[in-house]
Amino acid sequence: MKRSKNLPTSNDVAKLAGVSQSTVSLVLAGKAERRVSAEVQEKVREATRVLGYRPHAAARTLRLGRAKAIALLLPDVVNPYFAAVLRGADRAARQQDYALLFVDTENDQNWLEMVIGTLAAGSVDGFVLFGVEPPEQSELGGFEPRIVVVDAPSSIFPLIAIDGMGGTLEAMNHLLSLGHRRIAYLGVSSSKETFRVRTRAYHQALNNAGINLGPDYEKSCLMDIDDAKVKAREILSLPDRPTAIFCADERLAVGVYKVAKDMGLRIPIDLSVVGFGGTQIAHILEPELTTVNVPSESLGNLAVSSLIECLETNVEPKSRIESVDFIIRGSTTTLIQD
Amino acid sequence: MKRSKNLPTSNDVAKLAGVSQSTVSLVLAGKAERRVSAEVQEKVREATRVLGYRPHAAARTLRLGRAKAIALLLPDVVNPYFAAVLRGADRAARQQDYALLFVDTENDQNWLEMVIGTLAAGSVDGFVLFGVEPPEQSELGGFEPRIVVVDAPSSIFPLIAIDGMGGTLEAMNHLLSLGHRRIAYLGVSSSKETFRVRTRAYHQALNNAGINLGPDYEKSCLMDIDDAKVKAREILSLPDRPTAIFCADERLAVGVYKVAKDMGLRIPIDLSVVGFGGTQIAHILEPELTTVNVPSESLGNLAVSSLIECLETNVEPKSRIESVDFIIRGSTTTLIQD
DNA sequence: CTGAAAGCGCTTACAG
DNA sequence: CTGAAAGCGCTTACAG
Repeated sequence: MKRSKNLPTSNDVAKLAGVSQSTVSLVLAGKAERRVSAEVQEKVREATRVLGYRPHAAARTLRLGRAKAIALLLPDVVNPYFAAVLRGADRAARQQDYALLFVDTENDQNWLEMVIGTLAAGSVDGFVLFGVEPPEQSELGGFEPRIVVVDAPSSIFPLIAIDGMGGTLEAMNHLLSLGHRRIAYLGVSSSKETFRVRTRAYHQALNNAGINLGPDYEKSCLMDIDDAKVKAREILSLPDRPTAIFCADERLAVGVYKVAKDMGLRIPIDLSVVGFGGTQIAHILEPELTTVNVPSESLGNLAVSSLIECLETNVEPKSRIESVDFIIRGSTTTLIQD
Repeated sequence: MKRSKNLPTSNDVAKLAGVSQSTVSLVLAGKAERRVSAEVQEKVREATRVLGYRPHAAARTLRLGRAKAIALLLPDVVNPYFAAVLRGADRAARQQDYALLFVDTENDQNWLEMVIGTLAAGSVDGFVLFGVEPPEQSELGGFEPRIVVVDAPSSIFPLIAIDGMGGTLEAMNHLLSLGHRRIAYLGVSSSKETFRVRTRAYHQALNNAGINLGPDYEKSCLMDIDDAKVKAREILSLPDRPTAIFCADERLAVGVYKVAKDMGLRIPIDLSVVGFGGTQIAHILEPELTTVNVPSESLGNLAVSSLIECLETNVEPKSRIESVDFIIRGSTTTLIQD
């Protein structure tokens, strides 16, 4: 009833090479330089090759107290935005020779704490929480796992923030400079700070321009095309129809495109549309979407790299704020006065 | 220079509860029923709670020879098709209380063998290879990791196949029954069997219908919108323009839509388009795409569940073939004779 | 009903 | 230049 697979151990290698087990360890750890003769080293390497030996990860972790593994927590992999984050994270982890544990929280905060607690005990050395709100210090009970938080508020962990305020303002100023005044807002009904910021920026941009639209011009919906269609139809059916609409996420823009088509509104001539995200969706839509481009893949890479650096050097990374690009494509144009 | 985090151990719990370390283990493993008194059990649980103790994963893995973790290997997470696979896999793993290690091979076969070798040594108990060709037995050197392969050929591992042949034939028959004869094929330039099958099915469907088109009607391209546009333009510029086109992947259909629009061809009136995949892309496109729908999320779930069952019962899952749906949407219509 | 002990496979300080 | 030994934290057969 022991291990079903019969992996070779360093002991097997030692026997085959005719040396002690500690010598095997030394050689394979590269700490043999002026301690083990070249011939013996070669014998050890040869035996290692013959047996296909690899050090047992759990044993090494137990001994070293480090797993060389980290966990990435995301709210929703099916969103292409987060899939790109994952790609960047995976690349960074592999490059530094760390294993990457994947957890999709599916926006469930309860999972989160359990998962962190469980994994922190010997499975991983640290966590990246990307778009996932970290638990309170107190709920972590004493021990402090290494955590890097991206795009979520936290007073206790190092933070990589995304300049959603700046991006949204730039998008709004673009629309304003094209002459638009009735600019609607299609937001995400989520309490997450990242979405609230976009809403605030929208208000601020209108205020700065001295524009006062009623609440009818602002709707929020689930992150889902069908719900976006419902809300978009309400907005576009307003008596004083908006001439432009800012979507807090590119998936919502899809709903807007569909409703516009359905209502016979041409984008961008009758309606300018701006999105937020930086996913493939912006390229798939026709005309291609003017959007706030968040470098999600680089952010995934950066977050993992920071975490690993923190793990290796033991110095906490400093918080930073990452800027976003605003990219003008075919979905926005000058207001045509009628 | 020991462990930086000070996780409590079962020894700490034992001391606090005033019992031996083995008693703590017994209680927490649920094997204490008629071995430890109820009072002692409660004391142990209380101490566990107070300290926030969790068994150390690496220690347990070392002792038990099982990591309660599996690895999922995918060729490309950024493809929404595989993102859905990942969601299904993640759910299955979490439900069974397994950790999920994520590896994006990015279609690099060299990574593959290294990664499997490394992870098999104590990091994970098994692998799901989804759309990734498994290494040869010989290259695994002696030891046999538990592997479930999805949608890739393998003579030695249990297989979950996808009925790409059936799906493609159904799509082709749909087009044929709508009266189309000049049906072009936009394929993926990859040597993967999953794509070759689609090409074969295309040929077979034409043969069965007694149609003989020249090689000009068949192009392959990279999995990328820009290259798809180039090839789509060549196809749609043919003197006898095809009236329908089968795309071996939904991303390629995006390129076809763009070129069609550019050339003033209306979908589906001037050109019927069929895709393959079952991703969000089919819904984003306008008109929505008629497509071969592969249940990627369920397949991810199924693959992980099979693997875990195999791990727990030690009986190898039997290979199976999963059928796909064909879904008719707005991108195909009856051939308009001109 | 409870505890002492072995051992999973590794790394590393220590002895020779 | 090489080996014997301790110990990471756990589970489980064994002794009492």
